[in-house]
Amino acid sequence: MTMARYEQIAGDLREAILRGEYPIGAQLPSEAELATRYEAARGTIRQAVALLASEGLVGSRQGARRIVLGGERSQSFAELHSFAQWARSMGYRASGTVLASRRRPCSPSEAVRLSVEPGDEVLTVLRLRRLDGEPVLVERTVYAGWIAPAVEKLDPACESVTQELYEAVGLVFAYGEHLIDAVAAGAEDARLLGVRRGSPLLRQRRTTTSQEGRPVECSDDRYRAGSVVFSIRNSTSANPLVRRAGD
Amino acid sequence: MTMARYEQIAGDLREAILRGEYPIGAQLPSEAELATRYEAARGTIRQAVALLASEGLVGSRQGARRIVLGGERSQSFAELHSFAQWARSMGYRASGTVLASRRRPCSPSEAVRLSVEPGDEVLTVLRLRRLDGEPVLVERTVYAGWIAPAVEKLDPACESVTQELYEAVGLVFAYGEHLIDAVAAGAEDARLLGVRRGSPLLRQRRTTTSQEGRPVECSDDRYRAGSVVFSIRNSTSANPLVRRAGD
DNA sequence: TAAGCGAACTTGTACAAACAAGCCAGACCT
DNA sequence: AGGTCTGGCTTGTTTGTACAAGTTCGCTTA
Repeated sequence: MTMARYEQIAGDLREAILRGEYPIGAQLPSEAELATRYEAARGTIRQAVALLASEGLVGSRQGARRIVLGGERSQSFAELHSFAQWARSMGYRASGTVLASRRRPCSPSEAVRLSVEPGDEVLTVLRLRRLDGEPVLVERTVYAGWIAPAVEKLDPACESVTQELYEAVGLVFAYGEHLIDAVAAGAEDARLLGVRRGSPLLRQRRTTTSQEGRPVECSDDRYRAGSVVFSIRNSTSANPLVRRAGD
Repeated sequence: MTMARYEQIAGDLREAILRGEYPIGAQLPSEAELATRYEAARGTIRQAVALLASEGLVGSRQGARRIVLGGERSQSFAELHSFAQWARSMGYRASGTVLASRRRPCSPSEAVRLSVEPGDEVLTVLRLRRLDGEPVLVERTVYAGWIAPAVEKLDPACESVTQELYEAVGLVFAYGEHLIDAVAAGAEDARLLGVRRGSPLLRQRRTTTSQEGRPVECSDDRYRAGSVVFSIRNSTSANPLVRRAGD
């Protein structure tokens, strides 16, 4: 596993920041100095610090030294996407169960989100996920028809759907869009999560896309309040977070 | 207002995508072709498309043409940060009222978040925000002591705190960290928002920092369910969204 | 003393060149 | 017909150079 030079340098600086060598508010060495230290061109150094900036770890303004903004490890796309991988990296034990799985023609809105023809067959799956045995998340996922056979072959108690799909058919989840809001627990949500009906849930509706840009699944995930928090860093130069009006 | 060449090119391509010239799933022209068309170096083109990629508009893999992922305008940092500016750009009429405002020594946890000494004086403000007259958001903000005088001078019915602070003291919000989850409405929340106690609210806890990296404010914002949704685009190469375990 | 100026430093933008690595389609072979 | 392979295309990485633009800080000057 060989990494690009700028990724190595970024990793080195990230560690130094997390280690406290450059505390929050402190200045990073200048690009020129880093270039000397790492024996790399300035362009390479710029790529490295740009990576850290995109993680929200450092900030910069023209003319002034770069400053350290935060100190906290950022997750990979895989860790965010895969509940199991995330749980494992956090030291939790994740489990899950498929409660229902069936094929049906898709609705017009699903057709748009999955870029398929209205009425095309899709696969809907209802999963309950647990952290250390505690039910935490209800997942209602709609898979595009072309991936349905691979999904149906999975073990119902399969831990990481993401990983199994990669190993089975080489599918890689590469892009995602997420809509986050709060909803009241419905009857089914309440029963599965063991909370009262109407109690608050954190809802994440997501659409995931393969490397080739083909939508694979869209999902309505509901977390029991207090079980997870989403965290986003942004800045004037990198603002991935958008606020939108509700339905 | 002169823009960098790569920003002009990015803007041009963004418009073309939003106009439907490059529909979702289509391929973008190659870097070489764009370089010829815009009479720019390949590096400049790469900066332009990197900008679009960071917005989640296009995706790329080594060896294959870039593909169009999404079509939708992304907001500026200011639009996300300032409730009033966001509302205006969406065509809503925003109003707000300061319900309480007082100075007090900060708690240990606030001291950490604002990078001040424990016990230093801070300013807490309780605001109710409305969209088209409907109460939508309860804001509980803690301002660092050094900015408190400027905040206290503001009109209690002031629409855009962000804009007023910029005009008054030249303060620019530049970096932010956001924690998003769901909570049940407390007694005060319920009364102010006109919902039942215990009903779901979308909570956004944020810390905002100035250009120089100095924390300015941290805030606990609670939206009535259904009024707003947060949206995030991410990918394997740019993942600003992080899932964390709840308290 | 305080305002103003300027020089040195630092990041931002742009161009050019070269090679590496991955993708794709058409040609070729079995 | 179907699989394989290769050559051309496209994006990724790295170096080097030059200038533009903003910040910082010490020095000069009123």
